[in-house]
Amino acid sequence: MGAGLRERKKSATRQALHEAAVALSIKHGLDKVTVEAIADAAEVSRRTFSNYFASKEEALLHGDQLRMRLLVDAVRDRPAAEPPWAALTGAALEVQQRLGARDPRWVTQVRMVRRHPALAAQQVSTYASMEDELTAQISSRAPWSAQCPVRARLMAAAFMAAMRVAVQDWLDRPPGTQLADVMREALAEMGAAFR
Amino acid sequence: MGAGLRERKKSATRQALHEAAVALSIKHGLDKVTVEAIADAAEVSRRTFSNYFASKEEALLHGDQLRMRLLVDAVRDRPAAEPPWAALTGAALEVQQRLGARDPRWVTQVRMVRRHPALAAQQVSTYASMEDELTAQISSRAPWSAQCPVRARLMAAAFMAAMRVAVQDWLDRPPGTQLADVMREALAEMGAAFR
DNA sequence: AAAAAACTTGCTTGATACGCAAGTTTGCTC
DNA sequence: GAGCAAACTTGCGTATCAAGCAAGTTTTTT
Repeated sequence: MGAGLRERKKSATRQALHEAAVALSIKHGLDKVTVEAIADAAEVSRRTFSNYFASKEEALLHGDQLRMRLLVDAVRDRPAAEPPWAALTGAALEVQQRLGARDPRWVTQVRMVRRHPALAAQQVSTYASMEDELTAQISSRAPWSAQCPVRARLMAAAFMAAMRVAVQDWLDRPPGTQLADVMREALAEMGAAFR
Repeated sequence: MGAGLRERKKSATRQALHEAAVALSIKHGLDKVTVEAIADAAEVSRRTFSNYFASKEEALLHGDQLRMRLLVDAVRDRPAAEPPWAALTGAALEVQQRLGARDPRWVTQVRMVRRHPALAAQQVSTYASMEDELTAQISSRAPWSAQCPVRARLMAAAFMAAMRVAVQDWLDRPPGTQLADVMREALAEMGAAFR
């Protein structure tokens, strides 16, 4: 690991807080969990929690944050010749396949987001900052981005919206339905605007 | 004003709190304003504020909430024969034209949303509940909504995203640019997916 | 090994939401 | 128009939370 001990300890602490938040929320329900309880479970002080996350919602959705970062990186690694929407779709499916089925707690988290408006709000905040990065990625691929800069942002917003709808819809599908299939479908429909 | 005195007083109080929140936020900046100050300015107790709004952010964005309600109603009042996306676009432009240029404080509010993540999060919460109503409206217009229920939700999400991007983009345009024009443009691009 | 930088922690302050139980206003009926 | 019930306002108390500050500790750097 290139990073020093300090950096490793920091991400360990952050991860521990995140996992404590997830575990406690699953066990007792989000609103029965206090920041103090999370800090205790992660073996740090209440104050240290605040050094890492601004709220328990943020701690809970740290996983989503990482997931989104992976997605942005995946888009970056797509072949440069690929048109923007295809790159977005490809990256999304790739990331989904890589760690989609491997984390059973993620589904629980997603369900929680639907029941708690505070979580949804938090989620959108993190998504919003990703939107800027995605917009930049799209611009660098699209020949038309010089003439119409708003188009790239529009595409990023549409992509995020389609992803969100796909995940939410998937929760109501019969068990066994592949999220990747629902995503592919939603992205294809939305993508009609950008081809 | 068919409602009784009680109802009228309630919306007067709500409006007074909202306007106090806007005025104080413009004057001192959002984070220098406390709920107590807002309540004082509106001549009600600190506790009463909490009976109306869950936070100062919610009070501040009450105008947006009303605006969105108008939009949903405008969609409802569109000719039944009009296809969904055309109804959405028409309603948006209609509402924009009706009260767009008339409220100078609204622009200040929108700029504030961009600077304060807490406001953005709040805004998304209110938008999310509108998305459900818009989805219902769309479904009732679309012949295909029976086969593909997710498509209506996708359209609603795309519509909201396009509106949001249009407003944000408009803020960076040279002064004098008509918001309606930017909106029309964004909605047209996005709409390509749904025709 | 010593100096510097970064991190943790307890303490404190300022704010906030919300339950509860009065007191007050409004709506409705006779 | 008198009175009752429901709805609303208010003050109080409790629990929760973010953030500044300063002292102590760990890691990095020189």
